[in-house]
Amino acid sequence: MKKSKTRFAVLGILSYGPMSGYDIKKFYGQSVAGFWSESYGQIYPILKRLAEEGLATKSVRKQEGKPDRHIYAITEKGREELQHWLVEPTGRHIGRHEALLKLMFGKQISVADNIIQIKRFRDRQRNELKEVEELKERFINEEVDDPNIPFWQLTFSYGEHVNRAYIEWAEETLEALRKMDDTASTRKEPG
Amino acid sequence: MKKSKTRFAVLGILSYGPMSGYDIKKFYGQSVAGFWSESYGQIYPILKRLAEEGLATKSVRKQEGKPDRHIYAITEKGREELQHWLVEPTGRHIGRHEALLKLMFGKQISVADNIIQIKRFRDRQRNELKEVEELKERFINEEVDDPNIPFWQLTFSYGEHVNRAYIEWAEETLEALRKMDDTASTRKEPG
DNA sequence: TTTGCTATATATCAATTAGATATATAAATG
DNA sequence: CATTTATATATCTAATTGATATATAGCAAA
Repeated sequence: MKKSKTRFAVLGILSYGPMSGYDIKKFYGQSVAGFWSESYGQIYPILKRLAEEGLATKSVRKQEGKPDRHIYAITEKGREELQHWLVEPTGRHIGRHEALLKLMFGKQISVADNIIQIKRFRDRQRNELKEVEELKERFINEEVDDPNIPFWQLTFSYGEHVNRAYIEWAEETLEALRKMDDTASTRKEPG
Repeated sequence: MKKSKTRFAVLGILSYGPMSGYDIKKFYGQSVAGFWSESYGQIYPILKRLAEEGLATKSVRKQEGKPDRHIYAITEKGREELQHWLVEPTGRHIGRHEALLKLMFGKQISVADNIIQIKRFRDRQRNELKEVEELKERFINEEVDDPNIPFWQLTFSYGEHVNRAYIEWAEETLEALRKMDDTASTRKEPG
């Protein structure tokens, strides 16, 4: 049987404090977007199940004009299950990196088209690096006060290292592609 | 509607030459394991569909004692569809990095346990780096002859860059954790 | 020698994950 | 005044993962 990681991603976020499904989705779409994401399609059913299993408790806060907020809080049992998972060995991670997959078949298109793709990749990672650096600054400047900050800083540092590696690799790859004559590729440029 | 990347991962491999589902699975479990993977559960149905849609042709090679080999070859139409996909802009890639997710909740366990986890991560990436370097060497030494080699080398280089970044980050993270006193974590070590 | 592991091969299935959409309101922006 | 963005919960299809079933052969260890 496959084991859901989302279950623990949700439980983990609840360890920060009581939250709604909407809050959780927002969280995984912002600061940690570089290495994790979640969808509503999983968050809501899992919150329901966590409550059923006694790993979280649910309370409803009414709001005027807006839908009620369904707030979930982690229980002691939930925290224990989370801690158990946290010390378990972690399986190997295989990201599906579409840009790399495409490069593997680079011979099927022109060198110029390959260069366009790698440039897109580099620019995207430059943006992500900038975002991570801004995030890191924001937390250094003590605008946020949370006991989890030391660990978040480690994940920001991860984002910096990895994005820098991506960008360096992309620059080197662009150099290599520029030196590649078009005999390397199937499709020649017109002219 | 979601668009399958496996479809193009399969079509792409077939651009290298005729292959069976088993061959394709083997390929994605070896050289490119660092940034892509595929499962039988998708490969076989997709091969079937590619043949139905005229993007690949199927031929059966009988073997004694072993199951028949179902060999698929890409068609001109298939190659065109592949090329079309290759020049399309690539969506953002969000790897789900379990080790990083766990670190986010590091406050829930002891500093010592966090260190164990990061060491596991570092050691795994050291192994992967070694594997990529060996692979790269093997292709430099001309033991393999294939017109796609220049592009494969670029992906090996990617593996080197990224794994080195992972390892460097892990070393820095271990340093930071060692300096962290246990007030940072919820669970203290006994003793 | 027989048990277990690895490799060759195709195929299917359940559980998990991704991504889009439906519904409904308020606030901000142009 | 219209459009976009944010707040919120909820559901659905399609894609993906990971395990397992089936069957044969070769190899090594117990």
